[in-house]
Order: sequence, then structure tokens, then C-alpha cells
Amino acid sequence: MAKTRANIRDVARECGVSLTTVSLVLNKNDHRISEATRQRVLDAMERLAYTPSRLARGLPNRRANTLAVLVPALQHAFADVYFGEIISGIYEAAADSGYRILLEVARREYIRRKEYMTLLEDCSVDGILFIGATEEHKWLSEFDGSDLPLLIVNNHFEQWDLDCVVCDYPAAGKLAAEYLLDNGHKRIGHISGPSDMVRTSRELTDSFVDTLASRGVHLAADMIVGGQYLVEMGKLACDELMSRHPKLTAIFAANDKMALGAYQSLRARGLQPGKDVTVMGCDDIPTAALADPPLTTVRMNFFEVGAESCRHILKSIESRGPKTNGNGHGTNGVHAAAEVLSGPDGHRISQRIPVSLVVRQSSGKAPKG
Amino acid sequence: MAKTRANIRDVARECGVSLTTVSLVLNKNDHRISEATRQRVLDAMERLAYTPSRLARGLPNRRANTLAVLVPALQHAFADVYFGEIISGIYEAAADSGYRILLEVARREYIRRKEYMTLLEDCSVDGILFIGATEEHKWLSEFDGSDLPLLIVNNHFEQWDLDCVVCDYPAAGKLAAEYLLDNGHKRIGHISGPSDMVRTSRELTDSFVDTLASRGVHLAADMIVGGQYLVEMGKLACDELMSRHPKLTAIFAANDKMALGAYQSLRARGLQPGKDVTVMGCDDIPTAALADPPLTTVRMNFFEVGAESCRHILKSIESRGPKTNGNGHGTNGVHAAAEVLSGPDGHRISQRIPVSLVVRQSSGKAPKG
DNA sequence: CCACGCGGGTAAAATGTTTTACCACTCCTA
DNA sequence: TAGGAGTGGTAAAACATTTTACCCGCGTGG
Repeated sequence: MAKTRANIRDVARECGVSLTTVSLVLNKNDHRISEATRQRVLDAMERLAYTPSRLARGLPNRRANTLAVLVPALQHAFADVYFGEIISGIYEAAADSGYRILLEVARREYIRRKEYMTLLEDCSVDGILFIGATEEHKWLSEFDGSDLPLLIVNNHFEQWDLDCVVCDYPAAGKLAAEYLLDNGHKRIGHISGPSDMVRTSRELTDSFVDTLASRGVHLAADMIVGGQYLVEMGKLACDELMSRHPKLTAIFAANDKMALGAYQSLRARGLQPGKDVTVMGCDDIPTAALADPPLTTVRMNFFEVGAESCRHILKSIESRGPKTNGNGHGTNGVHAAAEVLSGPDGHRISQRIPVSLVVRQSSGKAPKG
Repeated sequence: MAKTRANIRDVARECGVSLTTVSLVLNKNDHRISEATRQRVLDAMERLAYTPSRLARGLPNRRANTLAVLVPALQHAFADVYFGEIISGIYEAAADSGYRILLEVARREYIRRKEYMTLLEDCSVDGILFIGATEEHKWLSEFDGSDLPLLIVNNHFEQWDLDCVVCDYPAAGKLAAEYLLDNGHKRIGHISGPSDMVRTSRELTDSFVDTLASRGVHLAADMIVGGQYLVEMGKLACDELMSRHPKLTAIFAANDKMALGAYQSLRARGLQPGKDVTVMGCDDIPTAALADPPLTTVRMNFFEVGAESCRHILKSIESRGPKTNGNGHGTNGVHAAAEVLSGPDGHRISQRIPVSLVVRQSSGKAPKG
């Protein structure tokens, strides 16, 4: 006895139809079933408290209905709004399509053993979303130009041709520059991100600098100091900038955390952020609005980046057809799906998530003179 | 052509043994295979680049080899060291045992639709680890006293009998109290956590208060102010305390974030934390050591909490036997596994993770008088 | 009257493992 | 010399689905 759990066969027997019929009802895409039978099957399912097994479901077409979210093994990887928001976005979009998400931390060993490949090969997941990828992650070359279901979240590369979804960093740089110019700022400092490793960081800085230059404000090399996106580094960078150029009227930091670090630095030298020196950040993290003074910044919708990344990889996965058994029926693999925009270098940039300016009290007109 | 992917049968054929043999080699627990055959099979696997399918593997014994990590839908759930550390710990322990982890966010809809049950029923996961559970999560009653594989990470309940792994909050309260007493403090304030909803918070406060009382220091009710574990709330709570009792010599906050909030409050009224007023926190988050002054605190090893939670639920899952088909062979279900300590109320407390005192510069002897 | 398509369904093959019997053989022991 | 206990292995049943190919009866245009 102890009837273990209702399976599809039990349902079929219960309502006197074939097992196939039940399956067809389950995957509602097929309209060959009459409404009467459909109802009968549905009732039987209800009666038996039937839940289809995901495991068994995945087997025939080798689909796990699961995506992997890969994060680098930073000291405290998840301890960051950035990751948090992106993951929430991914989660949401995945859930909408009935997908689950698997969490994977890319530690050294993980990479060495190529576990990311195992993940795909053993049918654990249907695709991988990599958050926090930088140019240090050489193993990405394995996916270069390939058709494997990997997508880079919020970064992209010149050296490897990979799918990706990124915020519109060029637009962000432009917005910041134009805002500062419109407010009469000319002596401007910039705290950049880790540009050597992160292309989006370069995009932001380049666009910022170019936009200023296009309107006659040329940033000297020593007006740009790099940081690694952390509060402390923003403080140090700002110290550096202010000691080099005590008469700066505005500072644009590549993220909010560093901008808030700059607050500290300015205060330490008796200056009031937003009054004596305009400070702008980028990202619009929750703390930005709560800071004193509330921070003027460029809003990046990280939640949306996550959600869009997810939707995009799903589209690409599902376009491979329900079962690629090698008979080449239909589009056989190579990216027939999705509006793939091409970058200037011909690479695939799947999507640019728009950004917007959020003006708060940390910015104002440049003082005369 | 287009041989899709090697399966176990291919391997068997390749080296002329039966499919069973290959399976036995794969699950190395069985020593019935001679070394020679073993090698032959291993070579064949290598040659065919064989990877067993997780999906298929799970089917026969209804095991997904996956655990779910459930987090409440806080505004920015993952954006917290707390969650980050715990998840890392879980991940690590899971990986050690060949398990994967699925991320689930318990939104309203999620609960209403009882997706957490679906998760177990459709064989998506073998167990659920719930981080951030509070007494608001009424649906937990569904697991009350049951044998379902759910474990609460770092909280526990009086009203429901559930598995859990928690930090030793009573010990933490005691450590803090004793340290303050040993340093001569008598006028002490306490910023508690959300005690109405979180039992560990109550434990900490109770133990702190009781220990003080046992050595003659009785904390008046108005020397305790509650906060929700956030920096701002620590600041407000400290404002409140200081305005009520301007002559406090020490403050113990239920977590580091609130302790750091207290710093702000003290500074605002011209007091120097660590010099004029001793401040103690709890948790030992990374920022605690970097704060100015470095914060004296009680270290809670959240990573270990996560890891231990994971190990514990795995042990419990695997003790159910390789396949509980109802024949009741061996321990049939009901918690034969693991050292289950019992709480004072007879409930199961699976494990208490030890804590330790970390003395830094935010604390010192009470001033005379 | 016949071929034809179609609505509503079904039987059977495929998916890739684990596990449970069971078998054949050798060696030892009473 | 029969009986038992390994040793090294195999065949076949289970696991729970999806998918493909096919079937049957019925109306319908030619």
C-alpha cells in the first residue's frame, strides 16, 4: 500500500483516458483535446493531488527548466545591492517562464574543474547567467563565438564574442557630463571604476570625457582617478583629486558608493558636498536617496538588467527548438532568435538598458569665477 | 550521425560490459567490481567524454540532489552580509556533498500558491533551507511537527516544532554582559532587535538582561529600546536612550549595524564612541573591524551557520534511506538521524553555533563615579 | 461511392539512470 | 562430496514523462 505518489498513469486510469491524453492536457499547447475530456482530466488530477515530476519531465527533451546564476567568488559576493537587485530581476523573469534558478559560485576550483561545463553537460541547467564578469575571467574564452547558452550580465568584451545585456553606460556618461556642463561646471574631477578590467567602466569614463570635450571642457589625465567601486576607495580617490586640484567644483564618481566616499573626504577637509562641491554618483542605490545630502546620480535599473538578461537567454534557449536531436528541423541553433544588436565591432550586444538622471541635493550650479 | 551525447549504454557497449557494471563504477560505493574492469570502464568514459545526466540519475530514487534556499522577499534581500555569508556557507557544504542549490524568493504569491510545497512534491529539491524566517511566516505551521525536509536557518520558534540551526544567542548575551560588568559598567543601555518577531533576538536580550541582573545590575525597562537591525534605527534608538539617560557609560546593540548607528548618534551629541561611551555590537560583520573606532563585538560565524544548516539537513535527508518506498526497512523516517538537542520546551534545536567575544577599541573601563 | 482531411484520441518508443534479483564460478569446510 | 560463502558480474524492472506515428469514424467534395 502506502501509494507513494500519484503519477501520470494513475491520473489516466482514474479518468479512463490514455496517458498521452493526460500529458497533452498538461502541456496545454496542444488543442487536440476536447473541452469535456480536458475537464475530466483536470478533475482527476485534482482528486489525486497530482503534481508532475520535474525530473521526469526534463528527461525526454533534456531540459532542466533551470538556469544557473554564476557569481564570482568575491569575499562577500552577495553582500551587495548590485548582485541583489540583479538576482531579484533574474528570479522574477525566470519564475514568469516557469524556470528555476540555481546558484553557483565560481571559485578557483570551480573554474579549474570546468564545472560550468558540467552544469550544461549533465543537464542540470539550460543556460548560464554570469554576473560580475571581468576581463580576468579568461575561461570565458571557451564560450567565445560559440553557441553555448551563456550570457554575461552587465558587462561585455572586446576580445570575446559573447551574449550580454548591459546598462547604457555611454548614455550615463553623457547625461552626467551634460548636466555638469549645463550647470556651468568646468573644473571637474572624475572617479572612475576599474577600467582595466571592466569594459562598462571604460565606456562610462570615455563617454563622460568625450562629451565634456565636445563642449570645450578638456579633462586632464590627472583629473581622473580610479577606484574599485568601494566606499573607501571613493574617499581616497577624492582625497587625491582635491589635493591635486583644490579648486574643483564638481566630481563625478562611477558609482554611488564611491560618491558617498567622496562625501567623507570633502567633509574631512571642511567642504560641504552639494554646496561647496557638486558630487554626482551612478547607479542610484537605495542609500543614495537617504544620504545627506541626497545624492544626484544616474539611475541604472539593475533589476531590469537581471530580468532582461533572463528573458533574453530564455528566448535564445527556447528558439533552439523543443528538442535538438540533430535532425536539423527548423532553425538549427545559430542564433536565429532575438533582436541581436551589434556593437561597433560587430559583436553581439543583446540589449542596452536605458538610464536616467536623478537630480537631488548633492549638485548645483558652479560658483562664478 | 550527430551522436547526440554518450549515455551509460554507450559506455557499456564501448568496453564490453553491462550497463549495470558501468552504473556500479559510477557510484563507487560498490566494491564488487574488479580493479581491471573498473579501469576499463573509466577509460571508456574518458574516451566518450561521458557525463551522467543528473536528471536521469535523480529519477529512480526521486532525488534531485538539490536543496532550495528560501529567502523572504525583503526589499533587497541579498543586499546584506548576513544573507551573503549564510548562503556562501550553505553553498560550500552543499558542493562538498555534490548537491546544488536552488534560489527561491518567498513573495506573497509564492506563499499563497504554496510553491514551497510544489518544490518538494515535484522533486525539484530534496529539502528547503529557510533564511530570515520570523514569526510572521505563519505558513510554517504547515511543517509543524512534520517530517518534511525543512530547516530554519538562524532562528527557531516556540509555537512550531521545526528543525533549525542557530547561533548561540544566549551565550552572546552573556558574553557581552560579563564583559561590561568586568569593566565596571553599571549604567548600561541596550538596543534590542525585533524581539516581537524573532526569537533569537529575545534570547539575546533576555540573556543579556539576566546576566546583568544575576550580578546586581538591573536594567530598567526604559534602558532597552528596540530596532529592526538597520543602521538608522540604531541611531534613533541611541538618541532615545541618551536623551532618557544622559549618563549611560555603555551601550550594547543587538547587531553591528545598529551599533554603528549608535556611533553617529553619539558623535552628533559630541560624545566619542569608545572613549566617552562604550559601544558593543553583535555579529562581527566586516565593517565592524574597519569602523572608527573598530567595534568591540560578539562574533557570530554566519558562514558556519549556513554550512552547518546544510550539513544537517543533508544528514537528515540521507538518513531517510536511499529510497523510502514504504517498506520501512531500517530507520523509517522520523528523525533517527543527527544529534538533536532539545530546547527547554522539548523542541528540536539541531545545533548551536558557538560565538566569541572580539574586543576592539570601542569599549573600555567605565569611568569612576 | 471514393478519396481525403480532420477531430479526438491512443500505443509505443525514447529519455538515462538506479536497483533488485539472480547467475555462474571458485574456494573452503565439515 | 554436498553445502555454503564469497566474487564478479548481468538482465530486467522501475522511475515519470514527452513525442511520434498511427488509428478510427465522420462528414464532404468530386
